[in-house]
Amino acid sequence: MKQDLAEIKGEIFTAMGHSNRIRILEFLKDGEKCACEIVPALEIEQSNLSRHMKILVQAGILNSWKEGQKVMYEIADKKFIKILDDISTILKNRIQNRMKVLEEL
Amino acid sequence: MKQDLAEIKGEIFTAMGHSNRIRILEFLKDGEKCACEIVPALEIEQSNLSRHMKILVQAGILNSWKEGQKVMYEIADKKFIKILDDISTILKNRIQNRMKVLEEL
DNA sequence: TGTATTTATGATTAACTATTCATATATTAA
DNA sequence: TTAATATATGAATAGTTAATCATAAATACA
Repeated sequence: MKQDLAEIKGEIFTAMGHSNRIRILEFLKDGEKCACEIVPALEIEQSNLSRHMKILVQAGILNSWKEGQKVMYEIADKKFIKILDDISTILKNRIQNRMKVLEEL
Repeated sequence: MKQDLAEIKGEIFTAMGHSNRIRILEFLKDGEKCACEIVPALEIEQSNLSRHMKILVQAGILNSWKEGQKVMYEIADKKFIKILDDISTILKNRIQNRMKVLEEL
């Protein structure tokens, strides 16, 4: 199981590489939530959510702990939020640049 | 083909979710390169590299253009480099935090 | 023109991923 | 103890991804 840095980085991006996992991370931006809050909010089937959460925890993107019968989740590092915001900016710029091209016609 | 933002973001992270594609992006950090430079530098089989490059271009992470018989590639937005650097920082911090825990024993 | 160089792609195969349903496990509350 | 709530997981299935080999296509070069 010898892993170089590129492999670990790849695993982090793979874990972020799903629309529902993006939605989950954005839902967790402003603080910890339990799975039971995420299921109805994002309309993801319970067993499916459980597996998505496992992927995010295993990649070290989320911390999780138990509170009674609930399992709580939070984003493990604020830099993940920054990365999500940067991706939003990249997409915004893409759209703006396409608009500029259209205006020049 | 109705796509919301989370889906597009997911596609970008999926495109970055492979160790060889991370290596390719890091190799392109300091400027444009042709495929024929990447193949020997990263020791990726030519047809395999061609497919990895296609994935990165289709996700909008790389720009590509032809120069004679060569195909050139460059990172489409400096923010992708920033994201890669942020991931490196996250991993560095992870290791440091683990060290701290050990020191406290 | 024929040859070398560079890149892309069809076909195949193996491995991995996501989803669902049913059910198990753990915790709390009655 | 029984029921309700919250979460995890085995099994099945469909779909996707990565890698490889052989070969095609495009360009440059002698």
